Order: sequence, then structure tokens, then C-alpha cells
Amino acid sequence: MTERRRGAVRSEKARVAILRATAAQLAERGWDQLTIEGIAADAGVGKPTIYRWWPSKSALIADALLEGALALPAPLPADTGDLRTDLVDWLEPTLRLTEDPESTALTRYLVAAAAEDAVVGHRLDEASPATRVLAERLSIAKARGELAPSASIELIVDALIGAFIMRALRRASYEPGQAAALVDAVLSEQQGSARAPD
Amino acid sequence: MTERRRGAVRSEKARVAILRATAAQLAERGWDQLTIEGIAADAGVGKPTIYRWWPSKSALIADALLEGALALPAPLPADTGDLRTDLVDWLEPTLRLTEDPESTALTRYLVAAAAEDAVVGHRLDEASPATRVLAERLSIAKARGELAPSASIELIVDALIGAFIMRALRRASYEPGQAAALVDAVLSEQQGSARAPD
Amino acid sequence: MTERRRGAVRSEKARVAILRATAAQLAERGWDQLTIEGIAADAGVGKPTIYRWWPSKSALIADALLEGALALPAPLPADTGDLRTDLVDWLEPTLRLTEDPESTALTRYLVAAAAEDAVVGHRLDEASPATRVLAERLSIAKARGELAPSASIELIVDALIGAFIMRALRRASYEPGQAAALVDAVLSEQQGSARAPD
Amino acid sequence: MTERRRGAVRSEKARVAILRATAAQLAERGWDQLTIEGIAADAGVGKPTIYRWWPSKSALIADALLEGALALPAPLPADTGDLRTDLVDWLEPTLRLTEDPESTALTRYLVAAAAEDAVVGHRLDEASPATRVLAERLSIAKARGELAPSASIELIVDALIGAFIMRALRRASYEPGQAAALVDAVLSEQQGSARAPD
DNA sequence: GATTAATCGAGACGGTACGTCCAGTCTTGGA
DNA sequence: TCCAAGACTGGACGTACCGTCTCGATTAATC
Repeated sequence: MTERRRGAVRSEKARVAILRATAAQLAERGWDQLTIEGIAADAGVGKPTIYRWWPSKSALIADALLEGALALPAPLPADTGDLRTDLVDWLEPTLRLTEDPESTALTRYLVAAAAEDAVVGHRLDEASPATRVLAERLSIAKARGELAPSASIELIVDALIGAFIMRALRRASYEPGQAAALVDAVLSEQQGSARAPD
Repeated sequence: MTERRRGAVRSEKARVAILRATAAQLAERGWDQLTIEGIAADAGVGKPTIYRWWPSKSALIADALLEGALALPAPLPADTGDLRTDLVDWLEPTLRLTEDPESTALTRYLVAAAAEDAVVGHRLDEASPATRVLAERLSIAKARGELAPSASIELIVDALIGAFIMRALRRASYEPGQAAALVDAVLSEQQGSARAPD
Repeated sequence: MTERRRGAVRSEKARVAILRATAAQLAERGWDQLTIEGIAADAGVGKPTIYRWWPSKSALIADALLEGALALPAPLPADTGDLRTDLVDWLEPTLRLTEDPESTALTRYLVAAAAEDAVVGHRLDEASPATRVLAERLSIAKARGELAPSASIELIVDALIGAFIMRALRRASYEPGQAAALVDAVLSEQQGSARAPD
Repeated sequence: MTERRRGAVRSEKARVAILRATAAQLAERGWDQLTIEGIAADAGVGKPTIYRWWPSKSALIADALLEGALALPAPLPADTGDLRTDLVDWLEPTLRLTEDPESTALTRYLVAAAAEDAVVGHRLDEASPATRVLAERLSIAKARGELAPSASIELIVDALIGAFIMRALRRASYEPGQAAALVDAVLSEQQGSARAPD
């Protein structure tokens, strides 16, 4: 009982080429300099083909995000059973990403897209698998009692990711070792344990 | 011993009108829809007058920020002597700002500008006096011993402001009362002490 | 064996509207005040559509000339068999055109365009069908022996048209009856014959 | 009974520099590309100094013409007593000027200026001393009976100069020897005499 | 010799048009 | 029916000059 009408069917090749081109052009030129025309040319596609399927530049980015074509090379939080260690071991290299110009640039472009478009904004936490895994890790911690029941996982994630984004926006350098201090600050539960100096 | 050359002098009236118009147009139409032409028309000024003094849209925003024409209606942290209380009392209404569409919109526009332009990014912490005062309050807290000497004030500010910005970007609603939980999480040092009921 | 590529085809409607608007604007405002922007607005067309097909203001005029949209209301030389009579009967009303402000203005605008642009210059003799017909009439005269074989038709045409243009440029009034004197002067061959009183 | 008010007097140095710069820029860049700004810069003068004394670009050209800063290197008609010889000897090298790109360019620029501005038009016959001398020579010829009393000197001059201008506008090459044919055509009186072939 | 007003250079001003780029829509012909 | 190609209207870009204006410095007639 296929509902397909007569005529050619949507070209998967074109769809993929467009999303790839979107990701490539975004990484290369940034949000502001991103043009549908450029994407069409890069993908070897006519402009109307893009407009037929996506209503806006931002919708393209949102889809490219979902497609995983735009993920940052961020590490994933592990689950060793020790929340503090896991978070520090994740946050430290994550913040170090701010030392990589390409990563900060891509971050800023995604933030710009999120700022302009609600759909991209809603999907901002999918910009990297790290965010999802981080939320899961915190969930588990809460279940295990590593985290107070009153803690808002959503807000903690926002604070950690937000700190990273703020560094990218402010073009601020990262001073190694600060990750531990932030995690300690965030995780009041950890207090009694020994703190790594600096 | 001024080196002033001969010739007509820069018009202060035009300068102010342009910055005001920039702020008004940004708040009204957003970063993407912001046009120099529109600003010029709004300010009653010729386009070349803008280009003579500012190299780009972003530079205009950066200056409008400095001029204080773009401040969010954010509360300022107080200093009652109790850091936790002060932070919660500041963070709660600040996060509540995310319920105001105009404030979140302006926040996103500023973030977009910061994402596109390094100068705006560097001045992002001046977007609101709140950021400055917050950093000062934390400094005082560190001096008083309310905060561990190893704590990175910069990173804590990034995390708190970042959390706010993330909510604005994600168009996430704020559930009242979470502020306290975040502050508690951030301020591990405070833990042992009695918590003033919010 | 057409080499036509795929894609939309040039809009004839736009082409005609642009040339018409060019002629109208030139006649109305003159060469100096002629703006591409004005033509585009008048023709209900985007500026890029004009720039896509014509490299300059002058090229537009040249095409409008070819299209016949800019012809002066000049009379045509007849062929009664008597060259002198034909020329006088043509030159007299032609020079009288200098009494019509619109005609002299259009003449000057065309001259200005020809002065600025080589293509318009090359087509200057097509500004009016009169020039072509005049050259033909002189050719016939030469074949018939009404004109010396050594006479340069090109130069005689230049002199006659040039005299007209000079009056237009000098804003000089025309004293009726002088046409006969000029023709007589030009047509030395006619001399011996009786001169019909004009 | 001097009406002079107190204060500095008009600077002759500036006046001359401006007219010189006008002539230089016109010859160099043409009418269309001629800018007051460029003239001011070239003359080392402020724009208002120009606007104070001349109402328009064309007025500048008109004055530069009068000042003799823009004369074509045209020969002058002589008076050997033989009108035909004198005219041929003048017209031949004059038409040959059309072989010199600089001369034709300057001619076209002056024509453009005359087309746009009535004052320049009225002074067009002063563009070169040749025009004046030519009219004088024809006057003398008429007095001597070399020219018919009914001949319109004004129109003959227009025809001869007009022929030259037409060549310049049409970017037409000049075929040597045609001058004699034109003069013969113009001077019906000369008819009986031998004509140089072609 | 001091006063004073017109002129000078410089250059900022509000504008207009430039010629270009891209947006988003529409049209055409091939697959 | 969808696709590529590309022409279309339209709007903003950043630049070049326009003609006016406002400066401080200079200059020369008048006091």
C-alpha cells in the first residue's frame, strides 16, 4: 500500500551531498558566510532542490547535526564508579578543546546557528554525543546516590557545557587543571575527598 | 600638545544616534536581520558615516555594549556576607529572566554577535554589569575564605553565566528553585555549613 | 544542433521593458542623470538583470538605438531625380528640428552617449533612419552622375549631419532658408544649373 | 568707490591650479570620470574652494576652455588669397587629427561637456582658435567675392567643424585626400578649377 | 599694530547611485 | 515527478562622489 506518486523519487544522493556540503561549508566559512548558493554549488545541486526540502539555512544545520556530520571531537565521560574522577577526566580534555582553533570556531558557528534558529537550539545538546552521555552519567550517579536527589541534572549539564561554550565565545585560553576545581565546586558531595592541588 | 589636525571634527550627535539605533535595531530584529542600512536610516545618518568609524556590524555592537546601551535587566549580586545566599538570591531572578521572551531574544542576539566577532566575544562579560559584580563578589569571597583558594573564579562565572546562556539558546523553560541546587553544587565549600532556607 | 543549455531562458519581456525604460529615461532626464537604478525601477526589473546582459549605461543606449526606440522625428530624403531639390527639401525641415527643444535635447543626449562610448559612437549613424537614407540617396546620385565620382559620400553625410549636431550643441537658432545655401555650397556640381528659388 | 569688503582676497594661485587640474583631469580621465574631488586633490585645494567659485563641473570646463588650457593642436587657416587652397591646406591636417587618439578623445570630452552644459556649448567654437580664424577667413572671402553673398558662414563653419566632430564621435578613420573633395563640394565657386584626383 | 572678516586647507556630514552578492521563486528541458 | 541549471525580482552590501557644513589657520583691508 505504497503512497508513492508517479515520477522520480527524492534523490538520497542529493540529500546526503547537501548535508555534507552544509557541514563542510559551515566548518570552513562560518555561519555568517554560509550561503545556500555555496552549498548548492558545493553539493552539485540546484538551489530549488535545497529549498524544496529545507525551509532555511538553520534547518539544514539542524539536520546536518542530526546526521552526525558536525560533531565536535569531544571525549565521552566514562563510568568508573567514581563520579568526580569521571567528570574531571572528561572535563579536562573537553576544556582543552578550546585550545584548538577549529573546534572553537565550529563551536561558535553552532552557537550562532542555535541563537538564530529555535530548532537548532533545541538540538544543541545533540551537537556532540558527549552531552547525552554526560546526562546519562549524572543520572546514574543520582540513582547511585553519588549526587543529591535535589540536584538538577539539566542545570548541571548546562553549567558544564555552558562553561565550555563561554570559553569559546570569549576566546579565552584555558589554564590546565582548572577542570578539577570546577568539578569539585559543582560536586559538593565530593568535598571530603582529597583535592588535586591546583 | 594636541596633535589635532585641521578640519571638521567628528559629530558626537551622529555617534550617539548610531549606537542607539544599533541597540534598538538589534533588540528589535536580531543579529541576522540587522542591516547597516536600517541602522543608518534609523539614526538619520548616511551609510558612509557608519563605515567611516566602524568596520563591521559587530564592531557597532561591541561599541553599543560598551556604551551600556544593550544591558540586560539583570539583577546584581549583593554582599550580605553569606556567599550562598547572595548567589542564590542573584541566580534565581537571573534564571527567571529566561521566562521573558525579550530578554532571551536579546541574549541570543548578543551570543550570535559574540560568536561572529572576537571583539564582541571579548566584551561579552560586559554585556551586563552583573557579570563584573559577580566576579567581584567571588573575589571577595575568596579573600574571606568563603571560597577555596584553588577555585577558579573565571571558570565559576563562566559556568553560572553559561548555564543562563544555555537555557536561552535551548529555549528551555526554567523550573523555579533550581538555582539553589546549582549554587549548592557549585559551592562545595559551603556544604558543611547550615543552609539558610531560601 | 542547438547548443542550448538547460535552465530558464532569457526573459524577452524584461529585455523590452529595459530598453523602453532606457529610452524613456534618456529622453526625460538626459545622459548624465540617467541611472541604472532608475531604469530598473521604471522597467520593474532588478538591477542584476540589467547588469547580467549589459555591461554599461552606454551599451543600453546603443541597444535602445538599434531597437529604434530612440529615433528622432527627422524627415527622410526623397528621390525626385533632382539631388539639390531633394537635399534642400530634407535639410530645411531637419535643421528646423533645432527649434524643437525636445529634439535638440535628445540629440545632445545621444551625442553625449556617443562621446562616452565607442559602441554608441559607431552606431551614431543609425540614430535616425534619415542618415541611412541620406547616404543611399547620395550613392544613387553618384551612380547617376549627379555627384562627382571623387566625392566622399561619408564625408558629405558627416558634414550635413555634423552641421545639425553643431547647432544642437551650440544651442544656436536656425535661420530659415540657410539650408539651400549650404546645399549649394556642398554640391559644387550643381552650380551651373539654375537655382530654384527656395 | 570700491565695493571690496575687508578680508582675504581670492587666491589667484588656487584659481589657476584648479583650472589646470581640470584640464589635466579631463584630458586624462574624460568627462564622465571627471570628479570635483579629483580636481580638488590634484590642485591641492579644498572642495569648497571650487564650489565657492564655480557652480558645476561644466562651468569649470567652460572656464578652462577660455583660459586656453584645453585647446586642440589644430592648425590655423592661412590667407594666401586662394580660398580653396587655404581651406584644403587647413582641413587636411585638421581631419588628420582624428588619427591621434589623444586629440579625438579630448574632442569627445569637450563634446560631452557641451552636450551637458549650455555654457560650454555656447563656447564650443572657442575650443580652438581655429574656429575663430576659420570664420574670419570666410568673412574675408565673402568680402572679396570668393564666396557667394548668400552663403551662411556660420553654417559652413558648422559643417566643416561638424564633419570633424562626427569623425571623432564615430571613431572613423580618415582617408587622406578627402579634405579636398569636401572643400570642393563646399565651395561651389571653385568648380571650374582642376580637382586633385581623389 | 590690532582688529576683523573673507578665504584657505581639510575633512566629516547626509545623501544617491554604483556594481556585486545572495535570497528565495519561477521556468525550462532532460531523466 | 523530480532534478540540474539558471534567469528572475528584490534587498543589502561596502564604495565613490556629490554638494554642504564646520573647523582652525592664514591673509589683507580697515581701524
